[in-house]
Amino acid sequence: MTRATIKDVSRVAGVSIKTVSRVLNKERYVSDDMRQKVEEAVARLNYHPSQAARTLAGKRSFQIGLIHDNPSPYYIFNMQAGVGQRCREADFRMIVQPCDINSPGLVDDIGALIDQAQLDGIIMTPPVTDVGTALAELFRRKIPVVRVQPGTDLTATSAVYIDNVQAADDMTAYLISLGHRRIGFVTGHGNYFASGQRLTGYRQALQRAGIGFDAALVFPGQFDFQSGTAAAEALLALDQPPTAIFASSDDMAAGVLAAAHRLGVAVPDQLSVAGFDDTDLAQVVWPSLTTIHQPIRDLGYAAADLLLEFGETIERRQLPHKLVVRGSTAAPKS
Amino acid sequence: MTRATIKDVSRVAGVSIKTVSRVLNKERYVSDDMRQKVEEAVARLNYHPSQAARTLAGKRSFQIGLIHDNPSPYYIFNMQAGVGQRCREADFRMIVQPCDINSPGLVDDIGALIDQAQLDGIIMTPPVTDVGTALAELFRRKIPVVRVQPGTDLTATSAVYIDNVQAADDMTAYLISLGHRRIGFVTGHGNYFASGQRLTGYRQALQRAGIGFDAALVFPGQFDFQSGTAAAEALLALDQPPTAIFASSDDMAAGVLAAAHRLGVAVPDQLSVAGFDDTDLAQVVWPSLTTIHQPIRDLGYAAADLLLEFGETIERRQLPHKLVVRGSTAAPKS
DNA sequence: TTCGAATATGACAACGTTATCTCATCGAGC
DNA sequence: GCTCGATGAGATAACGTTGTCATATTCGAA
Repeated sequence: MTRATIKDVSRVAGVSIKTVSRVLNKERYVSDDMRQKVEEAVARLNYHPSQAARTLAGKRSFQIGLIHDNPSPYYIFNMQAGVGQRCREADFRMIVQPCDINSPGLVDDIGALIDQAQLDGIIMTPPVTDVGTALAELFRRKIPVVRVQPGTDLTATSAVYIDNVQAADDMTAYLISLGHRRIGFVTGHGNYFASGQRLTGYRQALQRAGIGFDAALVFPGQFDFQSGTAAAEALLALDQPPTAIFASSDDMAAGVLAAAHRLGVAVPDQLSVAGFDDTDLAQVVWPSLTTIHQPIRDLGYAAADLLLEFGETIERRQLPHKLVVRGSTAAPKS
Repeated sequence: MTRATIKDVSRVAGVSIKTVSRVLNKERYVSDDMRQKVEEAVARLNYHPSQAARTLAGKRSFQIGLIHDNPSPYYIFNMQAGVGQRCREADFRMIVQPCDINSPGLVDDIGALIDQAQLDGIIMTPPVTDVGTALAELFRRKIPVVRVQPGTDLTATSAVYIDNVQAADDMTAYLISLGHRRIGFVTGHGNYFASGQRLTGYRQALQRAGIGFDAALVFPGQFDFQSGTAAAEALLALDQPPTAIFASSDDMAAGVLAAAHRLGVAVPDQLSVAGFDDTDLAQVVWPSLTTIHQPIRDLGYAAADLLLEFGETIERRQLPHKLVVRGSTAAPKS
């Protein structure tokens, strides 16, 4: 017993091959009578169309690519979950392609992927979003692209994103509202545009509250645990150490926590710590992290949605973030 | 300018289409002369074969599926990285398919995936590995299968795994060697065969050391953070609380840590805590976790390797685990 | 020298769909 | 009653590869 083909279906249903194809592709001009006969035959034979044949014969492949160069399991997992969910709803398949933005073969690899799989569209996550040569290649091929949280050429492609400036502003304002005046800030990796945006939000909230910006309180991080540890060690060693540290990722916030524990600094009594992302990590460290919830899964879903609904038409969608207060922040003890 | 086809390549190289195909597929009986001409043409035209056409015309699709129902981002990320790596080396593509082992449509979904994509093979991770109906469907289709850490029908398919019994034994023996006599154990989720194996290893080490097994020290967990917290609360409330707790996942160990912090129990001075898996988490909590390193990425790589190298031939491969000592364990203070 | 096997290449059908074109039917408007 | 557009259905040609078979050449052994 070999796989059922469209021919088998047409024979069982007693209609032409093309009519079966019409039903499968939900085309117009099919009578209810025919549609029903075909659907019955499809169910009876447990028929599933060959993706390869569809791709070869048609103009679409029902496949989209997700291109990323992101070392965070949590980010990738949720992004895939969101994109995958939307793909399943549309009977599309998601092809995941990790890459290395520093590799000279990056552009060729992306081109090869598109050629081989005949992708109908591409979703990119930072920092791949901002690699000019890769973007140019995609434009050359005129393939629909949706970028997640792009930093450059904002209007060049469809995009989904959150308001990083506002989010960092929210968190900083929250810390200020608790009574903190000296708030340390750990920036993210320079490759990510969001890093700068979060710093901007931090400064914006300080300024609004009439608190002067102190460059000594800003530590350059890389989004990872080590950076957080290093930042905490540096910031807590200052003559006038901060009473709160806002790290622009949860990993870095965890690093701050670890350093504080090691130095015997009580959190949140002696030091408040805030993160950004609301990864699983935030609820698994102690004390659990006050952080900004970034709806990564929803971003993925929205990205796929834009791709499937609008194709080449450029569309933008901003998703809401949320301040999540947990155990790592409190009012400073005077 | 449209995509280059094999026809274009054959024209540029001045050979037949079939010869180009031979070179591309590394078939025998091609002269160096021909091979070189074809390779030059391929490079010049930046030609990439259409996967769809290859699948349709040939017997192989150059695609394998990775089927999982696992909520751990870390596990999935690394498994994908390993499988993906091996696929890239062989110019195969990996299709990732999350699923729900409790869904009645599970078998149909897997069947549909195989039909539509004409997969050349399937890799499954626990707990999907042990769903009898799904396995039966795969056998029916005679598709090569590799299972990661299967629990049932061990010899029915190729498999890669670690020795969970020995690993848990190692950890327990290590804790005993530190001087611990009352060692709590938190089991994993019942759906996973590894859960039982780890408990066996724990008991085995106790017995060898002449320490009686005390059922009160074993707490049933689910592999997640909450379980760990609940376990620690229950175990530490015993009349004779343990001096060490061995949780069979890092997430649960993190839960134990959090509960200990909350209860004011110092780790490792008053309580040693050990995990299992060595996920990123292990180095990000405080104190960092003593745990068993499970080479998830390597397991993925090996699984794909077995699939690509041996196909239907059943082959098994055991990978080494490793005890990693970090800050969460110490000798008990008498 | 001759023959068979191994090597090297090509012609052409086949894979399972969708696209395009053709044809038939049915109502509505003149 | 006739024409025209909308609707419904099918025949047939792609799509870009690989599989199969045919054919030519080369090499080694009898």
